[in-house]
Amino acid sequence: MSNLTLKDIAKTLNLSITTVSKALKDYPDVSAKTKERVKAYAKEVNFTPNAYAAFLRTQESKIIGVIIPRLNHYFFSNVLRGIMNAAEEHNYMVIVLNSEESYELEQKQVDRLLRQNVDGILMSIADSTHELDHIHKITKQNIPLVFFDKYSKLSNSSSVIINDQKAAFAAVEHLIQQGKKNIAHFRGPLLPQNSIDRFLGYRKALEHYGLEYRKEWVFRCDDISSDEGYAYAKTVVENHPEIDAVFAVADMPAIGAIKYLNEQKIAIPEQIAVIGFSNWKIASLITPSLSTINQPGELMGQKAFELFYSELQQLKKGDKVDRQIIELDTDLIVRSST
Amino acid sequence: MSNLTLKDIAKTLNLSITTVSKALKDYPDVSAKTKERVKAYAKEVNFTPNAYAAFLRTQESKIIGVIIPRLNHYFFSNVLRGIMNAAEEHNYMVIVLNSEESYELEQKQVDRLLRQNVDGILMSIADSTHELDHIHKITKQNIPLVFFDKYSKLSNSSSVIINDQKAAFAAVEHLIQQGKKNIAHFRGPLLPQNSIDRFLGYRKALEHYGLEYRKEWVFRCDDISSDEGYAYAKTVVENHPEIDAVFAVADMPAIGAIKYLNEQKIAIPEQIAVIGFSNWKIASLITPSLSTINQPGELMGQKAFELFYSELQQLKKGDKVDRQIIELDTDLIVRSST
DNA sequence: GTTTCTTTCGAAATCGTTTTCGTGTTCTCA
DNA sequence: TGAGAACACGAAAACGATTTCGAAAGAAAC
Repeated sequence: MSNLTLKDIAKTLNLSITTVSKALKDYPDVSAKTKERVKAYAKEVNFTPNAYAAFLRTQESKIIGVIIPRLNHYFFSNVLRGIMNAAEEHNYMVIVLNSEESYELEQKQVDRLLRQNVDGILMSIADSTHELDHIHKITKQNIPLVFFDKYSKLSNSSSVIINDQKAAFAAVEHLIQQGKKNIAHFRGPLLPQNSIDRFLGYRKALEHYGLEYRKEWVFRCDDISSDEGYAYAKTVVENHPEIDAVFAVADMPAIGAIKYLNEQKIAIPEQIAVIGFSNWKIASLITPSLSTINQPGELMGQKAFELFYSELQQLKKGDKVDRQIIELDTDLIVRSST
Repeated sequence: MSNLTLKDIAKTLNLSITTVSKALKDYPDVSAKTKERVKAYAKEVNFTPNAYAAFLRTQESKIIGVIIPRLNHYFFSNVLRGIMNAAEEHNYMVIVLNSEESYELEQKQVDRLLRQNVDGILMSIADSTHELDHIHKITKQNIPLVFFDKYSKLSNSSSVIINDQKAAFAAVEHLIQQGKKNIAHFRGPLLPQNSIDRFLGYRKALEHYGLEYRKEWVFRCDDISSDEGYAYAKTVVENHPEIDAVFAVADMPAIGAIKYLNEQKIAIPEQIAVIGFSNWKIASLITPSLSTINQPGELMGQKAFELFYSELQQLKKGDKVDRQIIELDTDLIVRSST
């Protein structure tokens, strides 16, 4: 009942292992008749070649590794789904690893994937990653590497990203168009590029509309958590009564802020408007529902796999790989919080 | 720069491949001196044995497969995290597949994992699964199988579950103790065991406290979505004004209900109390915060891996495997919605 | 009828590791 | 001193697929 092999098939069909293997892979030096005979029987007994044995010759594992910074994260779950669906179509398996936003763990996970001989690595960089030695280790081994969402400007690897600066600009612009003048920003950590870009988009929008940038209106959410949003909302209300809107780096801090404002019975958006970033499921469910920027997670995952796949094909052909950066569109979702 | 092999090491140390292999695995018939020499050099050049070649001999892939019904699902993400952490400790890789609550896809994913020669399969059954042929295929191949959360009473495989009936009873009991008398139930689909058990817990609580069970107060959420909760809350308010509390099969429908009640400015919990099930992150963030039953997701994942691991050890020793069912404790989380 | 070319198949090497079984060397002890 | 045990090492056969190369047989060409 256990898995059968080429040898078994060869024996029952009175052929050599070679011929069976070739027949299944449509080699030209096998007669049409035997090909059919072999294929029919293989299908009948549901034969599938042993992936590990095949690897030894071909050096292709048909497995890709994915490293994401957080597992229970709505956006990354969607990316993962996009990756997996695309991978399935090309008969690839996916090993998912978690960096927990930690540089050290990210290094370890890269090592594990390389030891596993994955055919490629798709990853989103951890917030605390400040060096790229582990990244170079991947590219030196000539293994396709694709970043998604959080990438590094210092590595010239293929990436699928959004234009965080533009999207942040749109969010803040929307607040301004609603008549808000004193807009706070709950920004993300210092290192990751998207956190920087969203901050820059915020500044640029203020500047563009002639509003003053005040650095005491910027609050840093190192964990991008609802708790931080809650705490900063309290600070805003208690110490900065002039603030009339908040642009948060992500939905979680925004939701934390809304929770506090609700508790204090502060009118949203009349007294303080709130806009988030990412369009998590929860954003549409809270009261008031949260305006935000939609990021196409599943599409991002799909594109990331496709980039990997095309790089792999180029490598196999011996062509020079051309690394691309795909920028996906975002849209502003206006709900009740603004 | 690519991965080096036993042969390379043997050559530089003037030893045979055999001795190197044995030295690294602490065979008794290698002198302490050579062992040290080999190990030192192996560490120096950062040697790791090729997993695929090893598989061919040992038939151990050091990979387990996990099938979950939904990817962007807070609870399952936590289970996954528990599994992955435990797996990492034992040097196992994890391949995650998604059944999307579909029986057909679940079958396909099982096939894929079997073809990949995983050392074990951990899964949570899809809502629509009504036959167990694919499950029997796993056990027939003598591959350890562990269910978590959603299991099948018809399969005697190891499982890590909670006592859904007891937990549901506690939730409804809590509503009754708050003075509620007309309690509706937004139940889950018909097939999955946990949906059935939560329904039974609901009935048992009513019975125990002498409240009448009325089947027109039970509403079925086939997708366990917030939209269904929203729609049924509307039905409740419009057609069943006597209902003063809702016990939902999961947090999502509960949150949908709260959204509708908020919109209608119906006082929660005074007019209608709502309690969910699972303790998703979002439950603590909405207004009013949602009372619910906490499920220990990460612990469940960890226990599931441990069950797999002990089954595997028993199989390797040739012992008879004893299949266990681990029942984890839940707790009632009381928040503002009740 | 001999040569040449196709067509069709199979032997064997290879991937890198594990493990069985020998073999040669040293040591122990009568 | 010689027999047996203990010790250290290596040759070789797996595991299952892929692929190169050669060979047999029939077809085609002269």
